[in-house]
Amino acid sequence: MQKKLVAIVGATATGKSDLAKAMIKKFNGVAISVDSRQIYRGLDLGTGKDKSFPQKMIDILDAGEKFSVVEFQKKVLDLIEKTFASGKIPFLVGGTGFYLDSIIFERNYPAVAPDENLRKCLSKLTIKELCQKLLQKDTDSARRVGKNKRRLIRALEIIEKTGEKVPKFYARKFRYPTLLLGIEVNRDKLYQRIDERVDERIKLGMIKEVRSLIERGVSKIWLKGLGLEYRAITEFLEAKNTKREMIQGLKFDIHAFSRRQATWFRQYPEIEWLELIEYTKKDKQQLVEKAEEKVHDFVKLLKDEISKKSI
RNA sequence: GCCGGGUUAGCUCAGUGGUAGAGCACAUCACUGAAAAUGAUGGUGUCCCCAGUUCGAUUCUGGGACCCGGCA
Repeated sequence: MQKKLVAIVGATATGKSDLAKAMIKKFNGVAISVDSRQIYRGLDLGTGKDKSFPQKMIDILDAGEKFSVVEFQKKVLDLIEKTFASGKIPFLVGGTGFYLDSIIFERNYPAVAPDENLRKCLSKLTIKELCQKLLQKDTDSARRVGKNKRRLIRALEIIEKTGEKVPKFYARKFRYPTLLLGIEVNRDKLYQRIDERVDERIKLGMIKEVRSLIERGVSKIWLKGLGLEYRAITEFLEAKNTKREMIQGLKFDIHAFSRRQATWFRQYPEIEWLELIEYTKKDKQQLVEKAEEKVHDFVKLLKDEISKKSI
């Protein structure tokens, strides 16, 4: 069995899950979620989790636990190998570009585990001070990192632990033959869909979900660190603003998030973009058909290559 | 009808006698163990209309329109 990978990417609310659901059915695939927030149990409405079909990498941690790309990478690479062994195709689905990179490309992250104490200590310094500190030790990475406090701290953490400069690896070598399918939706329509979805989920009890997490003892700081729904609602529950303001602010935040995702995915020239014109059953079905074609061609192409080689 | 207050960016509003700003929105970019995180960058305008004063008015004066209060 030839190793091959399909990834379904796109901004939030473009319909990745629906497409994945149809694809794994059609191709007898295994869906693997690439979503940094759906890995947590109990974060359902706020993450838009779809439990109507089997997905790996969902509900694997308790709320409040720490996680990182490296752990994600380890788990998913293992899962992928198992999937290959069973003769199936893994379908990666999700919008966390950073995590996706760790799987589709050969990436090795610096072997320096996060050190909370060191981070806490460094975060007391101002950005200016951190910049100067990094500049002294590693001008290249200082230039790359800019004024981003988190990344300044991480760079210093690596230098501190390894005693060496931050390694750079911009290699973009695919780990396996990979088909990247991207779903594209017109901006205005996407924003509209995002807004509708927020309203729907509020009605379904998204605020209650967050409240009960807090009641169960999940840290508010941790919840706010998740961003978007969990941050907005936690702050609302702390009575920082009105419900109306919270909802509008959340919608804007998700718009911005979807833009950041779009920026991320634009990095990949290999993506085969499929456009969803309208959020109608008909257009969604058409999207599924187009995607099926692409996957079909991809699988066939690989088989042809193998048979050529064996001749 | 009278008396106040207002009219400036898509929204909420600051401001100045030398044609303008903030926050949000919007747009672009970055991203090497926090990534739904964290940052960087950018454009936006008949300054309500008409006339007057002035070298020059968005700013001052007069008139008008519209909005919001209060009193009738």
